[in-house]
Formats: sequence, structure tokens, C-alpha cells
Amino acid sequence: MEHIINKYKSKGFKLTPQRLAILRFLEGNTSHPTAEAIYSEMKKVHPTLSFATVYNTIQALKERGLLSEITIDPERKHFDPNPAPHHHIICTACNRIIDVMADYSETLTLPGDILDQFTVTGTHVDFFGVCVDCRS
Amino acid sequence: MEHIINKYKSKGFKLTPQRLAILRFLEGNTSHPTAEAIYSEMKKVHPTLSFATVYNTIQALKERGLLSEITIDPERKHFDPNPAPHHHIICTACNRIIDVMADYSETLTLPGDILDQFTVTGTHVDFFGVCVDCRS
DNA sequence: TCCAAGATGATAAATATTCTATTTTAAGAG
DNA sequence: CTCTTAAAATAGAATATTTATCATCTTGGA
Repeated sequence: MEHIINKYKSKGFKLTPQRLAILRFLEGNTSHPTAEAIYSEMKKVHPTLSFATVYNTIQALKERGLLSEITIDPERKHFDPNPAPHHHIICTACNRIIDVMADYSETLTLPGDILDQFTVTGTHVDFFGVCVDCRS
Repeated sequence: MEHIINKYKSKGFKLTPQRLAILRFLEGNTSHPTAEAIYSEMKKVHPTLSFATVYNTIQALKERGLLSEITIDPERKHFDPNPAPHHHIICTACNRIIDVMADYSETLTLPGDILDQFTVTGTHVDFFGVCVDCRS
């Protein structure tokens, strides 16, 4: 846990117990939690935690490029603490989101007329499907 | 305009003036409006229109596969009346969304472990960039 | 140990969307 | 053309999500 403290202190985070709990929860987390999921999980450890603190921490992480918003689920935003570029697949039945670790950057070329209009800064692929658990 | 009436009647739509105005506004519309944009545009023609009617019509169109939700903009949902599969690029400065008419279906192959877990039903590519107007 | 910047938490507010109940209307039957 | 009924429209309340405000408290460096 020491390395987490150093990691975020070096990024300019002031580390309070609440914030540290959130950072530890997110570290290496591949469950793509919603703000609500983070909040209710943290409530167990810090019952006085407020939603504002969750959103503040999310905001601080986003500003430093350590967390990204996932919009694949139209119902609500999910968050992903993995800064490595990757994609996602969502089960349209249970809304579970799984990482898709593949690099499509070479194949996703834009039509010429759009290349003239835009300077591209990023790409993200959303896959939709039904997972084995929901197929039965 | 006759063909719009027939098109939607044959799909089981009860055509009220408000609904018809929304359908005409969306027909061939590539501006990817938000619910708010549809509402304020329709207000000009039907001042008594309520937001519920906008959402009801959106819902009815979605159920019939004639409208899809676009989640590329984390701020709000946009809607696209083009049922043909395609992708989008958003300007991260002005939030303008443009269609990307390209077929990547051959190149977007999933890693084997995910193919075992999911039956894929669809794919959508989000491109992020800055448009010429915002670059200056 | 002290201080200032920044974080917390309660609350209010803004935004987006859905729901409820009532009134109105479209469209087919007769 | 009128009647009937299912569906749609409306207003407004309700819910959910996210942001803002502000007084209080805490972290971390001087």
C-alpha cells in the first residue's frame, strides 16, 4: 500500500483517508464501477463519505489522465482506472462490461473527407453482445 | 411528406401533429440532436409540446429500430435516425458529431477468450478529435 | 507546531429522464 | 359521418445523476 501513497502523492494528490480508500478500491479494478458503485462500496469503510467526495476524486483522477469515463452503457457512466488504451464489450442483458485488450489503431482509418475536417486524438470501440451467463 | 405518413403508419405509429413534426424533423437529419434540441426545435411549431412527448416518440422509434442512441458524448445522449450501421467522430471542443460511413466489421475481431464469453451483436467505433473550426 | 491550500460533507441546485394521472385525439368499425 | 377505444399528449411530480456552494476540517510543508 505504500506504493499507492507515493504514486498519488507524486501526482499532487493530498491524501485523506476517504480518498485513499477510493484510490485503493480503483487500483487495478477491472469491474468498471459507476459512481454509485464506488460510493456504496466506500460507505462500508467510511460511513460518513459523501457523494461529493466520490465525484471530486473522480474529477481529480480524470484531470491527471488516471481515470477514464466509459460511455458504452447508455444507462449510466462507468469508470475505468486503466490508463492503457483499450476497448470494451458490454452484455446488453446484464450490463457487465469487460475489457477488450486489442489494438485496432492500424485498421481504423477514417474516410478522406473526415481526415480533412478533424485532427484525430483518440479512438474507442464499443462491442455489444450477450454473455454466457445471460444466454441460458 | 405523404411518404413519411405512410412509412410510419405502416410501422404502427398513430400520427398526431406533434409526432409527425418530430418525425419530419428527424427524417434524414444528420445533426445528431439531443432530446433537448428536438424539444426546443419542435416548440417553435408546437408551443404546447411537452418533453414527455419527445421522449415517448424517441422511445417508440427506438423500439422499432428506427432511431439509435449515441453515447459518444459523455455530457448527454444524442440520437441518430439513420438505421444504417455506421460510426461517429466527435469534436471534443464543440461537441459536434459527424457520421463516419465506413465498414470496419472485417477488421474488428475480438480476442479468442472474449469470443468464448460473448455472442457479439454489434459494434460501434467512437472517434475523438478536434474539428477545423475549433483548431484555430 | 503552525498555516495555507486543498479536501470533506451537508445541502442545494442543475440537468436529464421517467412516471402518473388526466385529458385529448387518431383511426377504424359500423 | 359518428362512435368507440386504444393510444398519445399534457402538466407536473418524481427520480437519478452530477455539479456547485460553503462552512468546517485535515494534510503536508514551512
